[in-house]
Amino acid sequence: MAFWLFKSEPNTWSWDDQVARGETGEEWDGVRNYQARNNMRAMQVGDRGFFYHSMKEKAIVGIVEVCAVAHPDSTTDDPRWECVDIRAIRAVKTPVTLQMCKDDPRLHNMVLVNNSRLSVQPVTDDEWAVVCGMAGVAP
DNA sequence: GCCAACGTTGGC
DNA sequence: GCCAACGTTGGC
Repeated sequence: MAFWLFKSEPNTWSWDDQVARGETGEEWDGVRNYQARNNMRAMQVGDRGFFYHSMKEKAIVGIVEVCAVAHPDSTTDDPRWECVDIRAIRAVKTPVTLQMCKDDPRLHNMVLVNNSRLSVQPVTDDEWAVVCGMAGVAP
């Protein structure tokens, strides 16, 4: 199983919106970046991901699960863009802020720390465990 | 609100 | 195929 990080601007799509979609989940649509799309193409059902709020909050606030592999993005006719579906698993106990990630030497190679603009990012097994520890949730 | 970083577009 | 111009993102 692989691990990922999904970034969202809460005014556009927040963790609460995601939770409200329940077991059904929601398309992670609107991605118009090849790197992010390629990451989604690599995802399998059951992969886990962090849900990150950008801009004002800048923190990992929840855990999600991929519930559908990449398929055409319904918000565009352009066949280049695909997206997966994700569903909320649980909120974290303690939000893990960007600053906390930057301050932890174990996370210095994390994509979030080095390339904050990529909206769908891979997370390594080690990073997953470290962040889960800080967040107060089981890996 | 500003601006740096990055990705994409389009002219050549 | 290169590169300048432009638009967008997101941290500060």
